[in-house]
Amino acid sequence: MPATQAKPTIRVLPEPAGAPSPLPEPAVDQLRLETVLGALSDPLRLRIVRKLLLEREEFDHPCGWLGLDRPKSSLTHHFKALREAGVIRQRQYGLERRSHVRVDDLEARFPGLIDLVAAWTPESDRRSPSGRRK
Amino acid sequence: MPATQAKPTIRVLPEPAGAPSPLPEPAVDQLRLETVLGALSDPLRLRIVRKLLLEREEFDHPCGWLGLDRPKSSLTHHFKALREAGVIRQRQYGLERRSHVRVDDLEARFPGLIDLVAAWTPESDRRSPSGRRK
DNA sequence: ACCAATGTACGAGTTAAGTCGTACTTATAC
DNA sequence: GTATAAGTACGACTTAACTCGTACATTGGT
Repeated sequence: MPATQAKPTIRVLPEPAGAPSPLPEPAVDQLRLETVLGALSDPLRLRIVRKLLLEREEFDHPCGWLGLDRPKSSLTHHFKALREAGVIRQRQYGLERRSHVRVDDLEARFPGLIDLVAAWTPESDRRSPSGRRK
Repeated sequence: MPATQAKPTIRVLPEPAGAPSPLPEPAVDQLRLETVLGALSDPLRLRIVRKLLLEREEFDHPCGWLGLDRPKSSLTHHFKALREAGVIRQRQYGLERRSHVRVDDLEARFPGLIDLVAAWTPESDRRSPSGRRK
């Protein structure tokens, strides 16, 4: 009975004591602006990051929590792109892989960038002419 | 909350009287964050914008002024990408097509973004993926 | 008129990125 | 043990982007 690790009942952002180590990611001083901007130039990823930013409580969120209607393999692709660009950090908790935005790191290297993402509005932010198309 | 206060007739640089009208570009309220970030996710374009930002005097700069060692058709491609994303404005002066960054427009819609570009250091592209030599 | 210079348009080849289905791994529950 | 659920890995397909050569247009000068 390995009591090594407690039941992973949701973890907080400030790195908890027994948390698994994050998946491979670039260090803070390795973050590159062009890479981060490229990772954020996709609408779906922008939506992911924004949701992680705005609706974070104090814990990380599993992949399915976001309620995205894409196949799982697509989500894996985008989460990996975000993590490898240094935008999010991911940890494995049992079956789930939970993510959160690397707010402090991004703010240290690219101050103000996170605010832009948080202020982004998914579709055109114009108050559209009530006619919803499609 | 964004946009739609007044018609933003912002003028960036002191325009010479009789200046040609700009080439087709998105209006201020049509700028999309994902598009702008995508335009800035290329190292060469980042270098172009940064140089236009830092070494601007009071006038626009022609394409060849930047001293980029790429074929002209490649430069046309990138300048067009920047203009269509709303990052730069271009005007035709005789033979030359001069460009400048839409500082006020970008600052109004994405405050702080320009500072990130200006602070970017190009030497961090060690394995420049798109910067192939010939 | 001609020529040189600035830059575009078009096209083709190449590369990267997004799309997703399927098979697989792992952890938990039964 | 089996079953289920979360997510990855891999591959194939599609789409977009980058790269550049060449041909063409325009302007200014001679």
